[in-house]
Amino acid sequence: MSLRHALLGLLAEAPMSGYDLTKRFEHSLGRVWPVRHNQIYTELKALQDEGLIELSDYGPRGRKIYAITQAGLGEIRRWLTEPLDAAARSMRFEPLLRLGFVWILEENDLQSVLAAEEDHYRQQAAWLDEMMATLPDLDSDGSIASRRAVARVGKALYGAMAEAAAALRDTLPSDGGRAGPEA
Amino acid sequence: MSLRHALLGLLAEAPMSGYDLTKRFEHSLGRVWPVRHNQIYTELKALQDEGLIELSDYGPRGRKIYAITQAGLGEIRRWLTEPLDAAARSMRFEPLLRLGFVWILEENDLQSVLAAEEDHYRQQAAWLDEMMATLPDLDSDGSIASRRAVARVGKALYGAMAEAAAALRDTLPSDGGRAGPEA
DNA sequence: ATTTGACATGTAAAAAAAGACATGTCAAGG
DNA sequence: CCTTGACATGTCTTTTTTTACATGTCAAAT
Repeated sequence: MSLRHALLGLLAEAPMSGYDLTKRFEHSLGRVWPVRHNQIYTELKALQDEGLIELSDYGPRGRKIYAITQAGLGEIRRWLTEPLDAAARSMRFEPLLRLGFVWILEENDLQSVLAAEEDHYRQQAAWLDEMMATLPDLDSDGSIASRRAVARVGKALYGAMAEAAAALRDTLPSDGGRAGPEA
Repeated sequence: MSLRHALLGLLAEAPMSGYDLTKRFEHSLGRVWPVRHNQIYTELKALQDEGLIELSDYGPRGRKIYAITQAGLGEIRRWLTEPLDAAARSMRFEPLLRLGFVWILEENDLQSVLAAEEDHYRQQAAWLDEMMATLPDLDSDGSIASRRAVARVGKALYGAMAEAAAALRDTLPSDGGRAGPEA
């Protein structure tokens, strides 16, 4: 259950509302740990009951601002230093899973799928570049440095996905796996 | 629910048992899509009920060999060509999530966590090299080429994780985010 | 005035995944 | 002969995630 730790992590940066947290997941964090808004509101309540966060303020339109508590800080630090076992280290990434099975397709579909994948990940890599460019360059802020590091890993991954799709395009046999490209 | 497609994909390569499938997940596929043995047995039954796979043979110790059907092949081809939306493209990767929050730690923990992460991912990258070396070099087999492509992506990711951890080690402020390393 | 659309928070039910438990087979070594 | 350990398949319960439903606020444009 990393959801609670992701929430604690964001709240460690600054107090914010469920809505703010939802937005953060929607446009960046969700690529690494997808979460829906209802899950967030449910978990915020649980976190509050356990005393890891507290309701620190109200805003317009029923807005509720939560802040992390000392106990919450302790808990996220515990999680950050906890050794991860093989299960926790595993990633869940459908596009890569799919790439491992593309050889099942016959020529036409294979080429169009791989072309689409390459294209998609080149765009994603470019998008990450833009997004990194918008990050302020304060090295006094650890959270920015960490975000940058995560973005760089993402860029490496997207780049590798694009490269892999491109490479498979001319490596894979043309008939669904029963013969080589040519002599 | 990519589980069923992962199973269909493996069975597209060759008929095998739930146990065989479990082993495949344990030592490679599980890094991209983690699955437990009970989930596999449950899904095999469902897949059989839907006519996507069939019981093709029995083996020693109650072993049951499943083979993919034409309907199953159709279904996995459909899945492989289906456009993926943003949700399906998202990855779930706790170690990277964690990396994004390490700045919360104070100096000592920070350094030891980052050192451990770098070390871990250097080892993982090395392990992938070994594993790629054991893959036969038949380019007549599309499934091998696809596996190789997936492994290359994995290597890029592991390498990037190690680099990111290393870079953060000397980028991150030494006091939990309230000052730069020095002038 | 009213409609549109972003803001904002929730509940309930269904599906998927994780964790714990349970059972039996067969080969090799002591 | 008996024990150990890999082989092999399952069920049951709980937790987590997804999907669908539900309600209300406030600002800006028509």
